[in-house]
Amino acid sequence: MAVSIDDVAALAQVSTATVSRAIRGLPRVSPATRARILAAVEELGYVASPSASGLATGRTRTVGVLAPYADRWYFGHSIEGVDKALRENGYNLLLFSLGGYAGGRKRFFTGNMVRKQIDALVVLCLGLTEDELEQLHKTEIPLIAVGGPVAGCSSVMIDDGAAAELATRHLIELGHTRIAHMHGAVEDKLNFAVPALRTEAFTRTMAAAGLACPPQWNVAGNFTVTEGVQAARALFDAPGPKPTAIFCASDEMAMGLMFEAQRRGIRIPQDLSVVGIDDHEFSAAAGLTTIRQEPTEHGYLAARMLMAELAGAAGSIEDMLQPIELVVRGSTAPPPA
Amino acid sequence: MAVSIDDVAALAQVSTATVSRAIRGLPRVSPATRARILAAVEELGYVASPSASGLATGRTRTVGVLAPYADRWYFGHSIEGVDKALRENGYNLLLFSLGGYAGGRKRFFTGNMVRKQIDALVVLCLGLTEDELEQLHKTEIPLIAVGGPVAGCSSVMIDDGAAAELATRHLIELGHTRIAHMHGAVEDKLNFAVPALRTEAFTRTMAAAGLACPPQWNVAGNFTVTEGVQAARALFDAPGPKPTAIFCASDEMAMGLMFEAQRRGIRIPQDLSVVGIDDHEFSAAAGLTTIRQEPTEHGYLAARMLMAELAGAAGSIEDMLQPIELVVRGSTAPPPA
DNA sequence: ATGAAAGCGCTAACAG
DNA sequence: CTGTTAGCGCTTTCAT
Repeated sequence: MAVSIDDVAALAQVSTATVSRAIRGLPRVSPATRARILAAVEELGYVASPSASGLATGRTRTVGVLAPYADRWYFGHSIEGVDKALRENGYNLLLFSLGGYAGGRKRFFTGNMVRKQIDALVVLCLGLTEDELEQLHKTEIPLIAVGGPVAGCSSVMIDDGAAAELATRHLIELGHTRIAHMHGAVEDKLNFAVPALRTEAFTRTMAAAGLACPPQWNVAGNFTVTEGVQAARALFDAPGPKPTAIFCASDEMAMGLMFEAQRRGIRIPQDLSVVGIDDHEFSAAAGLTTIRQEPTEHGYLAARMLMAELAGAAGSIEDMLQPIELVVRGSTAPPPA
Repeated sequence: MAVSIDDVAALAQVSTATVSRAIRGLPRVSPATRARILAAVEELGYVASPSASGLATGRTRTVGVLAPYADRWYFGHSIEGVDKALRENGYNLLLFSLGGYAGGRKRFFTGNMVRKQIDALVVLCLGLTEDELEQLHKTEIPLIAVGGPVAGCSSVMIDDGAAAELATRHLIELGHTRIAHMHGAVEDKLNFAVPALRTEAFTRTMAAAGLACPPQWNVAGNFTVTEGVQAARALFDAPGPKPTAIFCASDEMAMGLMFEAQRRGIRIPQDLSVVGIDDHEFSAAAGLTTIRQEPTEHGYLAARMLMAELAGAAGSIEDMLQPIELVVRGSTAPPPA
């Protein structure tokens, strides 16, 4: 049942060492023997045991992906991109999802289920504590962050400040002065840096234009549609003057707001302009103006650097700031006269 | 640097065999020595090498997940569910995404990167060719399908026919007779069975009520918002009488249609009722009537069965038909008078 | 209850 | 260019 390298060696009438070289495309094997060996491999349907070669080489040809969730927009897409790069290089992807709950973290970091199991790690947009970071760096495997800054790691991400600024300026340039903000603050212990980066840039950009956003126009949506709807309710229900535009830190939240607006007869963009960040699949369909980013590409590029590093090109891992782009659609317009 | 079992044995002054037993909680170790060993483990921060134990035992404590995409609603959620169950049992999740392109399949099945690398496999809603199925079954590892039927495998899924029927009957009972259908036919070679199951049930249910859906009211949306918008355009642009309701085979497509309807001033539900399947996060926010299913739970249950099977409970893997539920929201109403 | 020793299947010098 | 020989780190009889 278990066809091993010995079987191949026997069939091809060579030593296992030669089989090993031939299979891995190493030099020092004559074309003739190589062909014979490959034929034997084919005939027997032989596949090397990863455990065995892992044990012998100390490498697993597997990279880990640590994500807070596997089922959210940014993560799903970046995982797909990572996977693509790994696939192209014959690497496997071991997924560690924290499942959104803080408890999983400890198990990951202390249990160290990781070590010896992966050759490199990509950390998806996850704030890490100093302890955790230390744990990771201690493993001495190549690391790279995607979608957010991680101390001591290179990362592939957008300039979140620039993105928020671009979105905000778009509104300002349209003539808006009463601009609200829906941010993605999270309640749990997954300390992202991203929400803060975007909010700070918003405030800064507003200030630079001599504008300010009153507290009651600053609502929290946690990056999801569902909470976007709730935040929109809070905003719309707040007493006092209404904003003419809103910058949402993600498209999902922006769409939650749009749904709620529609329910209340608030017309977009006539009564209220909305801009988001992401360019979620739904955004084009919904006509949402947004700042585009491409998480699949982020994951892909990050994994490529990892592959290069593992292939021996030390120093392949570096920071990459990824492009963003303002995509103007129907959800933004000048403020009502 | 690499602390091995020998280091632990030395520190605890026992043999490696005893260390091995102690760590894995096997009997035949006196409480005293066990404690001593565990202390040594702690002190050294020892973690067994998965490659080594894998080689020795033939088991990897890893299960594979084969998915057509990692970044689509159903898959992202079911992966999360699988991961949860694995996490609870100390198993790892190796993700194989076909990345939506047919090329990846061959590599997966022939390369057999899988064998010896995983103890079990969950196949996500993926039509497989006979060859591929044979390849899989040949590996002799436990298999289970999630989200769709796979010949020769048990599966965790909803009754797609019942779901489509429930949705269709809801429209019929509201009094609709001119009902359109947006199905999820796929153009590529990933031959799902699901779209056909839903469409057949729709047609059957219509027929049972003495109704029929003319060809031009039968459009293809490929399960995505984007194509849902396009399909909606085709439907709305078609000459002749208009339907008063539409059954979309997924919420994403349904929302694509709703966005397009809104753009054209077609009011929902006054002019057109819409029902979908899934209960996507966006659906509650958008007020879409739908048939709820819970992919996270599907993945979780499937992985649990796998865990039981691997734990020695042969026969743990069986078909599970998961519940569905009609969730009535604002997108459906009686037809205009 | 514990230890000695023989692998698990592959790779990596080192010879030749 | 090819074979020999040790391991890689852990598990597992089989003794003791």
